[in-house]
Amino acid sequence: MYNCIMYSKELLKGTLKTIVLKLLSEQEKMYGYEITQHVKSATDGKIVLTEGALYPTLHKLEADGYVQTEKITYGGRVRKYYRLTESGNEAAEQKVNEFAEFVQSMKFIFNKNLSTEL
Amino acid sequence: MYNCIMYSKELLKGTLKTIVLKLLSEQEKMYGYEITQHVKSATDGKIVLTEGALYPTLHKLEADGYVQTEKITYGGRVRKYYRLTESGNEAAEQKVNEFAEFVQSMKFIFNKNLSTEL
DNA sequence: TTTACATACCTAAGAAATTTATGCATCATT
DNA sequence: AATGATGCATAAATTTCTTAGGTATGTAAA
Repeated sequence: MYNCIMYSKELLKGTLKTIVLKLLSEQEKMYGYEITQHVKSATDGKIVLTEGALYPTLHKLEADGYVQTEKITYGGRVRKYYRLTESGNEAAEQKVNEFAEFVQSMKFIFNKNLSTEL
Repeated sequence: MYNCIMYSKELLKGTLKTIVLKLLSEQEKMYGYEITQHVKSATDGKIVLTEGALYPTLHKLEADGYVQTEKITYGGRVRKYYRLTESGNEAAEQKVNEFAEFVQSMKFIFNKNLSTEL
């Protein structure tokens, strides 16, 4: 994969699982490549997920029972779709809450107006 | 050091330097232990910096020329105060902007599907 | 008085998450 | 036929942090 300019790669650390779970909680099902493209376009290229991070994360979510997979051939290529399980849905909600709380805490540290509305 | 409950330790990854620089940009000078206590109290114990992460980070900031140090004995104990340099001040501003931008990007990721769904 | 806890610094081994670098394959475009 | 986009995957190296120690002083309680 080919990297766009990302201002703060380090900040992304620890948020990948949150991003994936949240997207799956809204999309019903998505495949890996679709996730990378969605994130890239939604952030105007500011956040670019690397495949080396994304795929192992997806596999771990499956191993943990948070997602179920389904392979579908489309246009001659195989897509591996991921769909949240019930526990995956709970995990998604929890992760997003944690992130919101974290941003809130940062705001307290910074004494500044970082909006925490997600 | 003694650890409080932290909901999302992973989220802290990548933000430590940002936190330290921002605090130093507001406080003029601080010492390591003071930083840990400030963060802990400002976040109600939700974010607790570990010394094993903080001190190496402070040393790196010094090596990079972002801070200057000064040892002051107070109450029988030696405190090592850290103070931002000029380039440290610029770095602080940049880091905070990056974080704000990152949070903004997360919001876009989390909302965009709702609006682009149809 | 000695035990415990807070203050104050530090480092090193290991774990965890990610980047970087690959590899494979199909389809569309030039 | 070559390149880029689509689509999956893994492995080594790197970064960043946790865990687990170490040293030392001051203070309050048992």
